[in-house]
Amino acid sequence: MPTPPSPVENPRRQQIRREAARLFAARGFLGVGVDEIGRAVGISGPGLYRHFAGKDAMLADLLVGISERLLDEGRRRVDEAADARAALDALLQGHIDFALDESALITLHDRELLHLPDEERHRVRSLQRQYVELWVTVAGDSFPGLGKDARAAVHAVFGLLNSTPHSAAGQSGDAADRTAMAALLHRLALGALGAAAQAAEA
Amino acid sequence: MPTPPSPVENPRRQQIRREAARLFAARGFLGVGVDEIGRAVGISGPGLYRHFAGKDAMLADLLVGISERLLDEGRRRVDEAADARAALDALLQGHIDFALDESALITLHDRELLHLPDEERHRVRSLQRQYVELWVTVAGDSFPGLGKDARAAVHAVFGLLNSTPHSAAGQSGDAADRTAMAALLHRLALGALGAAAQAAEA
DNA sequence: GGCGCATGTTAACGACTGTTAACAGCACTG
DNA sequence: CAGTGCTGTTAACAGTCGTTAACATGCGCC
Repeated sequence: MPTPPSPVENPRRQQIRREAARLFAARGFLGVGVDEIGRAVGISGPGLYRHFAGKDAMLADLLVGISERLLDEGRRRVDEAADARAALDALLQGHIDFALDESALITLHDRELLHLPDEERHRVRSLQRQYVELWVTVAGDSFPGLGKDARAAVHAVFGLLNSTPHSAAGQSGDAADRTAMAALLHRLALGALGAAAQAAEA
Repeated sequence: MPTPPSPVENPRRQQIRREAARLFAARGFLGVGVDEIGRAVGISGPGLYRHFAGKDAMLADLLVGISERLLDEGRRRVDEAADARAALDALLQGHIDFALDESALITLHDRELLHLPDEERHRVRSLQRQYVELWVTVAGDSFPGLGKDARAAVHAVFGLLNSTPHSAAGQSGDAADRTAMAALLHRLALGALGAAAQAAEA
């Protein structure tokens, strides 16, 4: 059974991750063949099975990695924040950076979840749920007026922040564009939460 | 060549549309076989080819239909509005109703576009572009402070409004929940646009 | 009644896909 | 030098999928 080795952090594995993410985002998980992924990393087809147990395992690796990274980074930022409002700003900045820098992963994150095997899908869903709860708590503390709408509002804000792949303004490579976009997303998100909280108070 | 008949509006065609939309949203275009769609409408497999030229044609019919419906309805609402702000409210209400009532179609609308044949994909993209332009104009007139950020802000608002399938709060069937969600989305969107416009003015 | 047409059915095809088997080169170690 | 493990290759398999062909049924219309 010479299936999945993972000695340290194999650079070939990371290369496969990157190309697979790009291809999955462009044509969908089921729309990409293993031969194509192999060709993208310079080996051909079944050679990938020396690095991943299967095509499913590549997607699982990507999605679990994203979810863990978002949650870990989010918790770290909240822990380091002085108050709720600072925590919210830090969460926003972290998520926006991720959305702008890794738009392919953001796309996969909620598009290909249904193609995961049961176990990994539940794991990713659990991580996503914890990430949402983190946000709901912080958003609720920052905007007490949100009340019971906090969860739905947070979901909506995720939709807002994750819209950047559709905007196609993150790929320009222009650093000024990127920071302007980040600032705009930050304002949009805060404005949305603030308005929802304010209206609920009335 | 007994391929695509369309006498008037065949009820069977509409039934196929509905089930295909549901299945595509649940498992993805490539993840659903024609036999499965056939089974969902009570006929089996290749019988679908009496109503659609192929599987691609079903997806194309759905996506073109959505895009046309959004654009036509949006234009109608803008034309009937008294001023820019009323037009924006009407656009919001229309899009929110659509997102809440047809969450499967909203999901497909930006998820499966890449699986369309070239011609239909360009057609859908063109319709989407016109819909975005309609919003950009109305949003820019309602919030002059948006300036050059109007397009990106509109994309972000679409992401916000289209997040309802992830919220899973539209499926409850509870009419009170639905109107509450609609009102919340409306406030979130206006708050986002208002905050972006206000910050840009400073 | 017979003809045509719309709407199904089943059988079969050709292409493609994920995965495995069998084998080979190469680096490193005793 | 022999041996071992890692990484890659090509060939082949088994299954699935969209599509077509050939055939059946039933309704409406001269």
